[in-house]
Amino acid sequence: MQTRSRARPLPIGRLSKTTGVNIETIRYYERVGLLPAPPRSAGRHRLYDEAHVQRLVFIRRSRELGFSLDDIRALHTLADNGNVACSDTRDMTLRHLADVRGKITSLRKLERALKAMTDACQPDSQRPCPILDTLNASR
Amino acid sequence: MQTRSRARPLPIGRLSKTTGVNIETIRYYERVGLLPAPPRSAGRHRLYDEAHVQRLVFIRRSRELGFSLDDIRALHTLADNGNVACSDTRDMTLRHLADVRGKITSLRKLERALKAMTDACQPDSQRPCPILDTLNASR
DNA sequence: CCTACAATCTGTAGCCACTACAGATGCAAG
DNA sequence: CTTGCATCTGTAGTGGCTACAGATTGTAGG
Repeated sequence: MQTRSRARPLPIGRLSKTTGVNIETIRYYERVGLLPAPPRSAGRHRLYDEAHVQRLVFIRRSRELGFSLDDIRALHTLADNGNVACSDTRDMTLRHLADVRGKITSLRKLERALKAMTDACQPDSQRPCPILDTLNASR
Repeated sequence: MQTRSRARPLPIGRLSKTTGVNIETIRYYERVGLLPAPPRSAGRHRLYDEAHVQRLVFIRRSRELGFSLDDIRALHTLADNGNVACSDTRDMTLRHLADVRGKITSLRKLERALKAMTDACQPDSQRPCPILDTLNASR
């Protein structure tokens, strides 16, 4: 949709700024095969185009949603096959959602336990610290 | 409180079973200075006593509550100073509680976003996959 | 006492998803 | 042409383990 300018390529610093992904992280994604290796300048500097920007934004969004790099690789494969794979995408997301819910549940348990401990703790009393007590109890 | 038996020392496998902590993990804790190095047999096998059991149970409980190894080191220091440090213990726990709550909050955001995506996804429709759409959107 | 076999030993490398250097180049503005 | 920032490669570190390999030790049965 660019009006003029034959979309001249971005060096890594610009890509980093436009996508909000750290330079080191971009190179890391390339190393682990998540972002395709771009062409290089005469002096071996990476030169990215609009497709790389798209890909990297996709990766960043997915990471923000807690998908693993392996998940993202799978999503890329699905995306490249067109929306045929929509139900697979949905399945992946549902699995991930279940995972997130599991984490929430266990963090809530943690929260309750920690709150009970701090509630029981009255630093000025003469009794032994209930927090240390709890930590010593085997269950 | 043992009635008889001069509490003969446990080899690492027994310690592992009684505390529920992996053998490799026990050795790891020793390496990073979390569990004191026990005396050894003539053949360099580790021999643990009741104090080690206590310490390791403390560590396990703390890990179950999500404390980092650094946190646990600090808790040990506090515990060794007696209950004078009760307010410090409480502060640490409160900080950790705040941390846990923060994690819960961001996981809940994640949960909502993922749910919205899967709800929007109707695999049989002809529209492009809304999940892939969301992932491509920069915000 | 000898023989199996289990337990333990040390040291190293791998996991995930980055992050942080060091030291060598490249590039672009003035 | 110089200056100074950007980028390059390669390596090592993070946390909290886990998983080996290959050597040694401990122990129970015969």
